[in-house]
Amino acid sequence: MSSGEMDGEQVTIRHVAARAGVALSSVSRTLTGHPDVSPAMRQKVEEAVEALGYEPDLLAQSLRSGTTRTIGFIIRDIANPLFALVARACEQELRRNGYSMILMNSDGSVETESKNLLLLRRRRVDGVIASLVAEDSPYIKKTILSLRRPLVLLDREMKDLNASAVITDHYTGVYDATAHLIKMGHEEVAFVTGAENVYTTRDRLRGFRAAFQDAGRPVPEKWMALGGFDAEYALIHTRNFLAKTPRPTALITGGIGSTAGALRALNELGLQIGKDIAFVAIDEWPLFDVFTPPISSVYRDAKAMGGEAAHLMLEMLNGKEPSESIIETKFTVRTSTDGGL
Amino acid sequence: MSSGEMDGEQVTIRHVAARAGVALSSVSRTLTGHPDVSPAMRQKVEEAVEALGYEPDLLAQSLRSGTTRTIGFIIRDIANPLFALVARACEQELRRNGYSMILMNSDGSVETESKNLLLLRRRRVDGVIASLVAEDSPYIKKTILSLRRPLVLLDREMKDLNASAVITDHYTGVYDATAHLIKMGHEEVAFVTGAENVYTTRDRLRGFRAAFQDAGRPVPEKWMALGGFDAEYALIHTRNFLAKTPRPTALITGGIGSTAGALRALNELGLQIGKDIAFVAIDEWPLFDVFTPPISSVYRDAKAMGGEAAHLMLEMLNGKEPSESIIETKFTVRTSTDGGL
DNA sequence: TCGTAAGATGGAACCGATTCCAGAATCATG
DNA sequence: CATGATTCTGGAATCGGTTCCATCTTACGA
Repeated sequence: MSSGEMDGEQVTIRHVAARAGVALSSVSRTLTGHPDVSPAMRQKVEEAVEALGYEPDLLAQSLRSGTTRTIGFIIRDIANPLFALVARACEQELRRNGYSMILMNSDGSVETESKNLLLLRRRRVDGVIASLVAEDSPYIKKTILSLRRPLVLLDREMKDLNASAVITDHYTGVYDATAHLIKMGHEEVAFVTGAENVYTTRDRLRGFRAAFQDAGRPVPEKWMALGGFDAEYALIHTRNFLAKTPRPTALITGGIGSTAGALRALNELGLQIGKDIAFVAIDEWPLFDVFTPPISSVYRDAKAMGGEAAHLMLEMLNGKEPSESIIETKFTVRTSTDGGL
Repeated sequence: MSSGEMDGEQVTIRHVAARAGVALSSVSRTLTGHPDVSPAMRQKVEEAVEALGYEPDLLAQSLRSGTTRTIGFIIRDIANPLFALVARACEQELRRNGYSMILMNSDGSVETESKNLLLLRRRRVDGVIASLVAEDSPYIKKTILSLRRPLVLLDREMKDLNASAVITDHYTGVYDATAHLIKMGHEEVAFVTGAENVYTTRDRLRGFRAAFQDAGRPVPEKWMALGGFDAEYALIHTRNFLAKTPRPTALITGGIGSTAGALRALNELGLQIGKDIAFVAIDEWPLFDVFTPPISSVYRDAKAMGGEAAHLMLEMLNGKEPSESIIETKFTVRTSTDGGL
């Protein structure tokens, strides 16, 4: 048998020891690969293990060893396609290295996020990978400091935390996208995205502003809505901007949720992208390539982000110092950036 | 302090007992709400807990109590938007009830799935929620039987497993969609989706065939591609079907991945849905509502699926018998089903 | 041949909690 | 005041492993 149970009772190391007629410490040594084990002992133990279908209890091992081979993963929302890709790549890489992933959604709430962090600590996870809701919450900062475990941040800048980070170079992609719009003749470019209390927004904004400044044009500050990554926020503010006269001739949305909301608003108003208004999305939805018209976008490799996050975590677990990993972005012109003027 | 640690050392129940000047068993009783605790004792213990910032170790509690308050969640691919919605709703509901979720992707492989199941058993999860790759693998069946823990299946029919299940009524939605196409005059309707070794496909196929039979028309068996849920498979077979002469005048894709692949094939071939070919997607991608043209679809509530899965799991954990929960589907006509004739 | 080191093995402590059991303290009752 | 019942508390066993330490063999060199 190989079920790990007999008569509904779990097979423990004691059963194995009894069956093999040896001490339970010898069984443990044999299975953990201790050097002081004779061939005869090894054989007896392996036979008993095989016969009983024994497999060590990870819980008991964790308690003793102090390591759970479990990583906590906290994001705003797993249903966000970008995060889902990150989570998948990350889980695969962790699994390949013998770790499991506990997934928690923060639902965009600092309070939930904080509760989740504390729960992960009580569960004694070996490390935490997180895309935090905000960088400026002192409460979160305190909670994180009390974690005392390796931490990898996704697209967040926080000092004095001793954390690794996967950082996206949003600047380049957004700069290129904005420069393209300016070159096409747009001056009134709207920008709808999340708040400035996360690195993501700040870096994008930097690229946006720099493109205008380098072109010697005024930055259209009045067309900025930097309040939230959720679709609802983008829906309301896009609708609002486009109701004005004159209205923006181009629109950039930052993040998956913002893009969804903005597209709904445009749809509602009957405005066609690539014709009535030029449109750039930062971060791609799946199927962007088959949208009509195809949507110009600032792309980043979510799979690489997940893989890098896992990689940085594994390095820290091996005692290395925290470090950073940069993810590139690339602006791709499709036809949604035509028209609008 | 409230960090749960002092001097880098974890605060244990022993520290609390020492500080309060009582036995550690008394501390435990106080914290677990045992009735035999005097007010004086309660006060002393609570003071010490507060002062030391003690929080019980879930690992140790689990070992002793035999329950981890952890649920394993296995799906093919978390980056599938439908599964992501299911996972989110499920995690939220489990969390609300004090459970955490370990996420594992099976990557569509029976072998990975099986390894994951065994790993979850070793981790002593209290239950497993899974969308299995196949129903007909005897190996998986054996593995599942050896789990001996509550199991909730997503859209799968497996007997003798003592499992609960969230079952989608695909039949109704697909029947309505097919009937609509037939009414519009289509006879050569192609159907691209996954294999028949999962309930999902079988139930959809039943609806598809019944609609033709009820209309007194022959079922277009030659336009069926039932080989896989992945986009690659759908891309190849859609391309293949549409290269023939005469070609199908309408297309139904079953599942998120199939829809993505088919849309890419149509795009490649320069065929416009709603004009050159009538198109129905089973399961919705996000943003389907703002696609041009809007895509007719068979919808099901993924959030409800996740919530129900968690609900059924919680019921089983409370000792209830396994049961089933049915999720409805609804065909919505949009404009992608126009044209094609 | 003896002393010593190396190789194996068993016993016991330990990880951090819960819970059973026995005994002490308190109280009511005859 | 003695007795029995009740309430509370501490000690020890337990969950299932790992690892330290002591002991016993065996082998080897002087």
